Amino acid sequence: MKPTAPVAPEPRNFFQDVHEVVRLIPAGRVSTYGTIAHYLGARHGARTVGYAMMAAHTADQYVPAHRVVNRLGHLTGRMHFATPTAMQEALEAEGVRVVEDRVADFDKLLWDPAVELA
DNA sequence: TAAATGACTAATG
DNA sequence: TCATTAGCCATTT
Repeated sequence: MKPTAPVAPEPRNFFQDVHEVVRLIPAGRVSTYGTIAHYLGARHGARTVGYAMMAAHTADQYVPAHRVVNRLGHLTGRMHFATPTAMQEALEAEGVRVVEDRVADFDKLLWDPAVELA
């Protein structure tokens, strides 16, 4: 054992920021990886945001990752949930209609932190 | 230390 | 218009 290296199971600042923004997403609304990435100053960091969602499972607080979809409104990350339908059910429970793994009226439900938090 | 992977997006042919 | 390539950031091997 090497007690000299207290491993940190928690993500970096970037992930913390992503988790914080995702928690700000109101119920019944959805956001995208690119939007969050852009809000954090990393336009092309969408992939990192997606990775942060996967790490959201390790976050101290609950992160409504089901409210985050790709730019097309497609539930790309549903397979990472407890069950393949957990993401869709969570969205529908909040009033978001999901049709064929896609968010209905995605453009209207899109929550942009750069605008909502302006 | 370096290379590969990934819940993405934008640009180019 | 569709398909392919490149870029970004962090984690994992």
